[in-house]
Order: sequence, then C-alpha cells, then structure tokens
Amino acid sequence: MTTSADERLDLVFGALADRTRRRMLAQLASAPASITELAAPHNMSLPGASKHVRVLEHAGLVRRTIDGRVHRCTLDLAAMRTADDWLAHYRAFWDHTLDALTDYVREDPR
Amino acid sequence: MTTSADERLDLVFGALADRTRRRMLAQLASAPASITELAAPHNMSLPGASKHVRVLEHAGLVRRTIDGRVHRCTLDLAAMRTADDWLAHYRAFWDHTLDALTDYVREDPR
DNA sequence: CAAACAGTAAACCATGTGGTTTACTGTTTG
DNA sequence: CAAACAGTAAACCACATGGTTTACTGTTTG
Repeated sequence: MTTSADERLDLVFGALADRTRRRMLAQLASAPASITELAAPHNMSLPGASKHVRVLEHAGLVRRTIDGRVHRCTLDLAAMRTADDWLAHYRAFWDHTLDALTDYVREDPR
Repeated sequence: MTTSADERLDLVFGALADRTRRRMLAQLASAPASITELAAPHNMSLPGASKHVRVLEHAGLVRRTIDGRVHRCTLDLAAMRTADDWLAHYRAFWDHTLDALTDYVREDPR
C-alpha cells in the first residue's frame, strides 16, 4: 500500500474541499471530539458525520481512538503538512515573482 | 456573486484535489501555455483538458486571454494564497504544539 | 436486565466528476 | 477559398460524493 505523493495529495486536498470537514478540523484544533460532538454543530445525522470523519481519517488528517462506545477523534498535524509542503513550492514562486515585478516597476517606470 | 470565503476554499481545494490539474499548474508555473499545450503531457483529449482548465479558471487559479484561436493560460498566484492562508492558520498551530510538546518533554522527563 | 446511547452498515437518492466521442464555430494559412 | 487547426458544446458513461433513513452491534447505566 505504497501511497504515492499524488495519492496523498488527492486525498488531503479532496478532504479539505468540503466546508463541513474544514469546520470539523477547526473544531478538532481546539479540542478532540467524539463523532456525536462533531455532528452537533452541523445539524447533521450521525451517519453523515461518520462518513466525513472517515474521509478525514483516510486522508490522514484525523486519528481515532476507540474507548468503549465513544470514538475520540484528534487532529493529525503531519498530514496537514503534506498539503502545506505542496503549496510551499508555489509560495516561494509567488514571492519571487512579486520581487521580479517590483524590480521591473523600479527599473522601468514609464 | 459575492463569493464567500467557504465557497472560494471549496473551489480552490477542489481544483487542487486532482493530480492532472496539479500538473497543469506546475506546467503553468514555468511558462504560460495554450489548452493544446496543457493537454499534450497527459495524453488527454482536448475537451478533457478544456474542462480541467475551466475548473482551474473557476477556482481563480488560472486566467485566460484569448488571442485569435489560441487561449493563453497563466497562473493566478492570488488564488493560490487563499488556500495557503487557510493552511497558515494550522501551520502556526502545529508549530505551537510542537513547542508545547518540547516544553512538556523537557519539564517532565519521567 | 432493560433501556438508552454511540456508532457503523447498508440501501437509496440527487448531483458532481473525469473522461470520452462526435459535431460544431471560428481563425489561420497554403 | 479550401483545408487545417484551436477550442467549445453537447451527449454520454462509469463512478464518487454528500446526504438521508432504517436497521443493526455493542457499551453503558438506571
């Protein structure tokens, strides 16, 4: 199951492409939560929330530990970096082109 | 058409969640390209590439200027920042928790 | 132990996605 | 001007997605 970089990025960006899941991540950033607690703010059925958590878990953004009948979900920061590292490449790129643009405007102000 | 922050993030992350589109962006980072030129590296039909470009354009990641019969596509860095800014929030967060973890390990090494 | 609770499984629905082919519009060029 | 070219439109396909409801498993608790 050698998950390629492309596969990981597909999963992470795909997981982030839904506002409900992004809000769940925000919630988990402040404290771990159960599935029920994650469902509550979204007036969403439990199976609905369960599916979102599975997507987040599959993308590696959330880990789950089962304690009796309650599933405790926590943020996984490592997976968040996968997306960040990809974007970092472009961050450097756009900083550079901003510089290039500045130089251009300075040297050739007509 | 007041595109909300959530809507913009949905579109940007959704656009980034496909490896073909990510490769197109990488190609555009080195030079602007036509639809045909974007299709070429992926053995993809022209309509296929056209749809991908439309997704990227709709997400604000690509701009297009039409010159005769050829469409010139260029990267739009501003939209890339939308995703980066969202992630930046978590970047700070995980740096902080790494620090917190380090402190914890130092102060309580049992 | 019975009832309430946390969660998953499965079936279902509408809509979106990634891709094709075939047909068309409009532009460039021999 | 006819032929080649760049691209879009539309119809189609298989499959994924976001959501529901209904039924189930297993755990906690009065």
